[in-house]
Amino acid sequence: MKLEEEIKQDKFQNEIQKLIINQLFTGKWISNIIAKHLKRFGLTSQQYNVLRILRGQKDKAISVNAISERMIDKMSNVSRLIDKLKEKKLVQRKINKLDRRQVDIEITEAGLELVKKIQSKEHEIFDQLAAISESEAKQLNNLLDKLRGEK
Amino acid sequence: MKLEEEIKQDKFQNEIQKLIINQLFTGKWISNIIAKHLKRFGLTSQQYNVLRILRGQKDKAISVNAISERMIDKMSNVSRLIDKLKEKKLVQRKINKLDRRQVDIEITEAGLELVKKIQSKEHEIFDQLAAISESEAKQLNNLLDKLRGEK
DNA sequence: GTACATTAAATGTATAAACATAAATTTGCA
DNA sequence: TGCAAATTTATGTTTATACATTTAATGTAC
Repeated sequence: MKLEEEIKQDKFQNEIQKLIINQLFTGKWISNIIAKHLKRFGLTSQQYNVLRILRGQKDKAISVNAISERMIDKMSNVSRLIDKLKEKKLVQRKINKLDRRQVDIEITEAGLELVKKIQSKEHEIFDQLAAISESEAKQLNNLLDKLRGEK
Repeated sequence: MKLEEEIKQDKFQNEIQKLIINQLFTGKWISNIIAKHLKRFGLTSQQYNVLRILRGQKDKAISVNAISERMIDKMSNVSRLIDKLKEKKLVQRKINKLDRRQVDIEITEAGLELVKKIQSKEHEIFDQLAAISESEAKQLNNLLDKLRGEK
């Protein structure tokens, strides 16, 4: 549906103004789709993001701080996020021997399996996105990067 | 900064996958900029969204339900959002005489002034967006609309 | 080596969001 | 008319988020 209909606004001052609203709206739209998908597996988007980062690390453990730098949503307290994942036995903590302030996090077998299971259903998310071609996606990616600028 | 650097991921499976992440990231990026801006005026993004909707109504009062349909983020409880705005004397409630379930909301003079004040500083938000042309913005808007599809 | 600043993670606290449910009123229809 | 279903708003409750502070360990200057 067109943005104007979605929020029942019939016009915008200019395209930049509209873009800001559109971007907020579309971001929320996608995160809702993903949140619903993940809820079936008992995870929030943030928790899943952490699991994927850990899986990307293969066997190497990674500090809490490094996780937060890699997150899409760089929120303040990854500690509590890790708590939740640990309760579900999807990750484990271990104190770094070289720097004992640092706590390294590692994904468990159960964690890896859950990510795999979720990814096998990922097409269900993609199906909810409109048919957009690879080249249009590329164009969008470039424009989004440009929007955020370089600073 | 390029998305890959922002989240320290060196490659994506494909452009669609990257687009989803990029969209989530950029949406969060913009909403953070806006949230910071509004915080100086003691408002959250949602509260400001409501005020703008009410201002768009001119003198006509509008029901709680209708507000929620017009919101960028269609959250569940506009009631409590209105509570907060009422505490700050930016809006007022009045029960609809034709349908007494319905509560009509109206923006106050103070509310209008605050919106005006915030908008006068809006360029500070725009400055944080990279220089993007009107035609690029239009292109982005079209692609975002397309991404969300028609269903 | 001690003192002070810095860093990493965890915790405290206040506010907001998500989600279900309730209360009041209106609607539709037998 | 009477009564169940639907609609509109408000509330209760649990969880998440933002932001400040704390605790512990390390780094650095003297």
